[in-house]
Amino acid sequence: MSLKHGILGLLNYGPTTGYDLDKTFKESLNFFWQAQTSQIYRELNAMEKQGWITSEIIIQTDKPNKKLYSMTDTGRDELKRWLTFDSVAEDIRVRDPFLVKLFFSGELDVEKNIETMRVFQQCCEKELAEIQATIESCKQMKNMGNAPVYWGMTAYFGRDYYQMCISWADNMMKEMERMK
Amino acid sequence: MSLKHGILGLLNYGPTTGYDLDKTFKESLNFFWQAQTSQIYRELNAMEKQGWITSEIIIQTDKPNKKLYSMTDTGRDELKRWLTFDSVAEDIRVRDPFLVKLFFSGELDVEKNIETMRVFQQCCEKELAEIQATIESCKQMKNMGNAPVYWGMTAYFGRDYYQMCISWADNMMKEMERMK
DNA sequence: TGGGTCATGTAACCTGTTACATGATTAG
DNA sequence: CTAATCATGTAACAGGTTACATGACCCA
Repeated sequence: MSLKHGILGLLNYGPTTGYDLDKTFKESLNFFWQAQTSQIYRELNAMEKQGWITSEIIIQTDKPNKKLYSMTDTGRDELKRWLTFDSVAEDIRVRDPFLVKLFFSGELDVEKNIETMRVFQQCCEKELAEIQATIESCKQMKNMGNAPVYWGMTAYFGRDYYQMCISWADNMMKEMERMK
Repeated sequence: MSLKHGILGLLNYGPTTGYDLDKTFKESLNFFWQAQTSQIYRELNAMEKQGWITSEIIIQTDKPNKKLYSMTDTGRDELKRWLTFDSVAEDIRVRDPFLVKLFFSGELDVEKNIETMRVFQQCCEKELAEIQATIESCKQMKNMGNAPVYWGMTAYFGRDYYQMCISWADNMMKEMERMK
């Protein structure tokens, strides 16, 4: 149960619409949690039924009407409860289809696998470049209180992760070269 | 669609039962892909309907009867297709509830967050120790052909990943100490 | 006599993915 | 004129999680 809480966390910064929530989500949390637009709308409905949020329809003449969501006190309590509740042990896990494929790659020939590893590495380099930009923008917000510091920490994780992937891929390519 | 393919990959090493598949899965792929027992049985049914596998009932007198699954030619083709098909770009992504929490941890006080980070680090150290053992057992199988080399590569990934997590956590704890 | 292993699952529910639908305004 | 942006979703399906059910054998 993380998407609901991710949404709560964003609503904690102030009321928004599903549309804006979706954009904000994709700009911030997307590096470590992905959600489809349709899923966000579904969760918003469920959360309103649960009483964590309320909505208000804003009538607009120039643009389509919108639904502004706000967090309730129940919602704020739930966010706090989730943040405080210690579940680190269950939370850490790797889930990576690329590694599943690699595990079975003995079926293919080494040349092909080296090539795939190179593509993987290039993807990581691209991701790394994006993350570097995120880190820079977090640094610029240092004066805005504590929150941006924590945003920055998740970005550092991304940087370290992709750097690790790149050097691991290097080593694995060397190992495969020796298998030829 | 990765669990079906994970199962196919394991069945490629020879016919097995759902029960043994479940155990093997949890001993090997579990580091980077998790599956419930019930899910494995469900997928086996679906795969049989799709014609990727066939089953044969083995009658046992001392133990409950079992269902032995074997891969069909269609299944073997599907495994090859999946392995060859290049989807690295879609496959790489981080999905980590711990980072979602961290992102919103500005809501909590620094002391608490340092403590949580330390717990995270300890969990990683435990995982790392397990992975080291896996690496050793992969090294012992070096003479068994190519497959164990690839198993080893996934284990190296695990090692590098948890080492990265541990040093990242160190840096983040230092950063939080400065915030006190 | 109680717990562990062997061996099979079903049912209900929750979450994630993909595709589709509508309709207005605005900028190039 | 066409594409993008604003703003809302629904429907169907796939995949993941949790809880429950059965029953025999073996070992301490």
